[in-house]
Order: sequence, then structure tokens, then C-alpha cells
Amino acid sequence: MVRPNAGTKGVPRLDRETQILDIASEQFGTHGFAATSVATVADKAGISKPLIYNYFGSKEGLYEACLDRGGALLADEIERIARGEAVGIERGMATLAGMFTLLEPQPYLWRLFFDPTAPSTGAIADSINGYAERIGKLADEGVTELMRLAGNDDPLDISAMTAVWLGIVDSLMNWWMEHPEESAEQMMQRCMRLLTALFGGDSE
Amino acid sequence: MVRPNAGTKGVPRLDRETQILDIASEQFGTHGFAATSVATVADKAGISKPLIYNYFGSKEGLYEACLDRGGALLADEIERIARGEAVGIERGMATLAGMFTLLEPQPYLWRLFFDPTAPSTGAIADSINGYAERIGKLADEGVTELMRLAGNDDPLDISAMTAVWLGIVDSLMNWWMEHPEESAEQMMQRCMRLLTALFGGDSE
DNA sequence: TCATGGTAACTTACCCAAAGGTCATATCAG
DNA sequence: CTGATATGACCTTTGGGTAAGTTACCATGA
Repeated sequence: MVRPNAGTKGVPRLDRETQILDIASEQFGTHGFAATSVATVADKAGISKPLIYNYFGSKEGLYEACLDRGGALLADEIERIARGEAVGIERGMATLAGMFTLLEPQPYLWRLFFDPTAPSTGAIADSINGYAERIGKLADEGVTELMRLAGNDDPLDISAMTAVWLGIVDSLMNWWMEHPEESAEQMMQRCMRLLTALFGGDSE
Repeated sequence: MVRPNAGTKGVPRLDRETQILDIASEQFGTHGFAATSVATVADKAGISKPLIYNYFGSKEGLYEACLDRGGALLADEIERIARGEAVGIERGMATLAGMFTLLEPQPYLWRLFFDPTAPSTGAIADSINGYAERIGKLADEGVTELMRLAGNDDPLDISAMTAVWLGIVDSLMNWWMEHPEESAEQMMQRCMRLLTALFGGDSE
């Protein structure tokens, strides 16, 4: 039997894995875990499905690999900003600026960690929770500080405010994905204008 | 052949449809369109799958029926508030209060219209867009007014701010779903406190 | 009063396509 | 010849959708 291309491409495993992860991250991030099929990822990479299973074991394994690569990136950046000296709203804006810069080439990465169609139990959930908690914890920290400055330390208030903050970031990322022509710099200036509109011009 | 229960329940169609819609709305709203199976809905209703197909035609038909019932409710309420005299932040808070009251028994209804796993083309998308636009248009209107008061009329700024506003409502609804013990009244007071924390205490 | 027949409510058992996952095998460099 | 890269063909499960039949009830007419 003739199999014209089997084994002939000779792409080193690491290169291939990187390529697959790039494509898979984009698919998962744009369409969600449930709506992404392994066959589609294979197609876009120009390879066959079994190769992906050979390298990543399962669809969940593939997703996990995407999470590990993207999560480290995100969490490291947010942690770096958290170590800065900004507090309150300023810290929020600094975090946003960092996110925009980091995610300029791939805003969909953010959605990997807030995908409602991802499995909510098992190894994947653990991995997601690991990063989401790492991100969420820093958000919580920032929000707690902001609320303390305002004299509010009700745990439920803080919890709700954190959810709102993450929701804001989420909707900005979604909006950005629908306006890909915007640069990170433009997004940041836009956010500053929105803030100004809300606070009436003296947000420093 | 013996079929012990066929046709014996004698529940009138309208009653049965209402019951099915209740269950389906909850499932769709909680788990999303993609992750909800018709068989599960049938199970929870204590009936068989074909009865649902008999009454609603297809999974999409069922979803559409949920949308029609819930959408009218939501859009009417938001429109009612829009006719009020509140503007700017106040209008936002009034809308929130209305949403909380309306959705007290079923916060998941909100998510029906912002479900990323729902089909993005076809009859369903039209129905979704109809209501989402009706809701979104009012949001846009309110935001436009708010921004105008602040001297900003950039269309993209307004578009982004609207997205953020809807994202805020969305995250509050999600938070509420995770804290079902909260009453609408409590949610509203919580939101007022969050607003106060942000604005430093003089937000009417 | 009681057969008759129409209709609404309801079910079992099945079909089929999509998608996750596997197996045996092919190519080729060293 | 071995091991890394790679594939076509297949298996299996899940879930949307359907065909065909069953039960209960009610209206009608003798």
C-alpha cells in the first residue's frame, strides 16, 4: 500500500509540538474547549490526528499543555506587576497595561483560563484552577487593598468586586479580539479615557 | 409488547411545555447550549426525548423557545427602566436593581443571551441577536449618554464601554449564581457598596 | 349503554454523523 | 536495523434526530 507522506517530513518533535500548541491555543481560546476538535487542529497544522495523540496523549492533555505554556506567561506577568508599588485603581490599570502588552499577539490566550466549556473536574480542572487561582489570588489581593483604602473589608464584597474586576478584564479581551486592528498601546489609552469618563477627569 | 407508561400521564401540552422550558432554561443557562443534552432535559422532566422533539422540533427549537420566553421578560424590563429619568451611573444602577429583582428566582436566564457556545448562525443566532441587540442597544444608549456627560463621544470608546458594562452585569450574575443565598435586595446593596468604594462615597 | 373511531399524549427501539481515541504500518536518517 | 516521525483505517461513544407503535380519553351514533 502506498502512503505518500508517512514519516517523510522529518520535523523535530519540539518544533512540531510548538507549532501544534500555537494552533491549539488559538482554537481553544477562540472557540472554547468543547467546540474545538482535535481533527481540526491536526488539519490546520497540516498533520494527522494520531501524531497529536502521540505527542499529547489526549484532547485534555493537549489543552493542559496549552494552559501550562500560557498560564506561566500570564501569571508571571501579573505577579511581576503585583510586586510593583501601584495600589488601588492604579494597580488595576498597571495590570491591564501589562496584559495588553503581553497579549498583543494573542489576546485569546486569556480565555483559556476562563472557558466555561472546559471540563470542571479531573486533571484539567486542577491545572486550570492552579493558574486561575494564581491569577485570581493576585486580583483578590489588589481588590482587597483597593477596598481597604475605601474602608470596606467585607469578604463577600471583596469576592464580588474581584469577580467584577475579572469580568471587566474578560470583556476588554473579548472586545479586543473583535477589534484586532487595535494595538496594545491604543487599548491602554482607550481604557484611560474610559476611566476618565467614569471618574470625571481626576484619576491619579 | 408491553409498554407500561405510554400515553398514560395525560398532562396537557401547555403544562408540559412550561415544565420542559423551565428545566431547559435552567440547564442551558447553567451549563450552556453545547454542554446541555436533550436527553438530560427529558430525564429531569421525567419524560422521553421524542416528546420534546414532538413539541419543539429540535434542540435549537427548544433553545429558541427558552429565548423567547426569557428574552421578552428581560428586554421589557430594561426598556421600562430606560423610559425612566435616571441617567449616567444612576441609570446603570437602576437597571441593575431591575435585573436583580426580575432574576431573583432564576439568575441563569441572563446567560441564555450571552452563551458563547450557542450557534452563531441560523435561526437561533437571529433570535439571540434580536434580543441581545435589544438589550445591547439599550445598554449602548445608556452608555452613550454617560459618555456624553463626560464629554466623550468616540464611537469605539462607547462600544468598548458598553462591552465592559455588559461584562460587569454578566460577572455579577455569575457571582450571584455561585451565591444563591443572596436576595435581590442584598445584591443591590452590595453593588451600592462596591460603587461607593470605587467613587469614594458620594455617588448619590 | 356501549361499540367505534379519532386524537392527544407518550414511549421503545432504532438510525446516523461527529468526534475522541487506537492500531498496525510506512518512511527515512544514522 | 533501530528509533523517530508520520499516517490511513478503524473502533467506540455520544448525542441529535426519527419511525412506528401504545395508551387514554372523549365524542358520536345506535
